[in-house]
Amino acid sequence: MLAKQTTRRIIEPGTKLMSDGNEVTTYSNLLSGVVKLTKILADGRQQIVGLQFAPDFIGRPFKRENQLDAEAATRVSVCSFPKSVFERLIINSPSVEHRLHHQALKELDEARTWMLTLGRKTAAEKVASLLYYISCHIDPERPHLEGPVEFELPLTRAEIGDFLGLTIETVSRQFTKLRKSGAIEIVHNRSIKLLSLDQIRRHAKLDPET
Amino acid sequence: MLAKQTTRRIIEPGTKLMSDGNEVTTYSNLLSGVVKLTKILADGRQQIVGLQFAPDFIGRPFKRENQLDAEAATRVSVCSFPKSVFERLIINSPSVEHRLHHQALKELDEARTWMLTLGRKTAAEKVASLLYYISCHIDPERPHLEGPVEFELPLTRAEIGDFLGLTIETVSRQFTKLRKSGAIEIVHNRSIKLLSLDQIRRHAKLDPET
DNA sequence: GACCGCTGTTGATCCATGTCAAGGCGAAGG
DNA sequence: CCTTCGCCTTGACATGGATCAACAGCGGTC
Repeated sequence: MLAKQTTRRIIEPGTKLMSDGNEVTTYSNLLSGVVKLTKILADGRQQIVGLQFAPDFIGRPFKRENQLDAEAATRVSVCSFPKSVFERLIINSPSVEHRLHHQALKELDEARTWMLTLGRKTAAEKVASLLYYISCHIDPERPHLEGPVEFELPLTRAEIGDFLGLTIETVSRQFTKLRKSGAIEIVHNRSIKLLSLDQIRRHAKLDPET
Repeated sequence: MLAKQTTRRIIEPGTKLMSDGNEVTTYSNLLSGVVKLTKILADGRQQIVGLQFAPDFIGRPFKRENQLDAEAATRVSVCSFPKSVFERLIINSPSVEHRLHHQALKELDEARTWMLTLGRKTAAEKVASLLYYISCHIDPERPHLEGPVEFELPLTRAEIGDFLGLTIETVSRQFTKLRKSGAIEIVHNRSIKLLSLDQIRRHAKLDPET
């Protein structure tokens, strides 16, 4: 549908899809990879306010200007289309709006969960929470089973700090702590193995279900 | 419209409108007052993840269970209706869904702004940010002018702490600090006067516009 | 009008995390 | 092979905010 006006692109890590303060001109669907959404204070302090995984929709509907940056965290493949196409699509099809509404609510739930994490959890709990979150989203295929999970972190230590409101050093120390406690194995910097999901959940102060 | 199946109620501060883990049974529109949305960890640590002001819609569409508590922070007046009415309404009218979608996106923007505040701002900046935010929403009438604004805080010091990820004591100290710096006047505990919006914005590290 | 209980303030001390500094490791490039 | 650079780790020390403790103001209420 509307194939002519959509373009598929591969985007390298670090490339911006949207910039804070710029006019919204295109929307995208994320086909693979991870995109990070960030906010920056005038003095440079930075906060990641969300991660998007395939097959998320990227862009802020109904707004002239973006309020955040979207940047590829890994190599990413997206399908983009101009604002005009988006607007025609959504006017003609309530089911598209319904789908976007659903995603907005899902992201709202997530953002609020992160507010709890940022405001009330310790550094160790924050790192465990992020590891668990990523492990749940990184691989759309994998069912939610117990047992060890291994995956490649889509974020550097600095980005993890910017997500969790911590410094690089604190993040690094919490990784070593989790490793020494036997909850995770650091296969090689970005490549992490969660030895027991249940244990990670306990470290993250998450309920058994979540 | 549908007047028969909606009920108007006055709710006293501290009364719950929704509870985490409970099934969603009713939705409401907030007519006046302030409602706080909170999340709680198993060990009692608490985080306010949003405030709702008139005329916000309250409730999580399309979900069986609530993931947070909604509680009247002030005396509140709401107009409630059962889930079944809500579902009929939204199926028959795309414009209702559109309105809710808009609000969800607005709340998402706000939640992400709070993530930046929680993760990266200092205690003083947090308190100033909250005062500015409340001053902008507490009175739907007041235009966004400069000059002093006086209003009644809808939250106790403890609740402010739960919003900003701080303790009561730190909140209190930041109030005295802001008072001594001449940015605010504490008329009487809950009754605050912002002497200069511009100065508050600077304390909050907000851009001149926001 | 004395006694409570609740909310808020203030001071003294402590500690989790930030800051500063050094060094390790692997990849890229001469 | 050696150098450089980016990313990560570790140690020593500093500090913002938490914790603990005391007390003030201010309705209720008996």
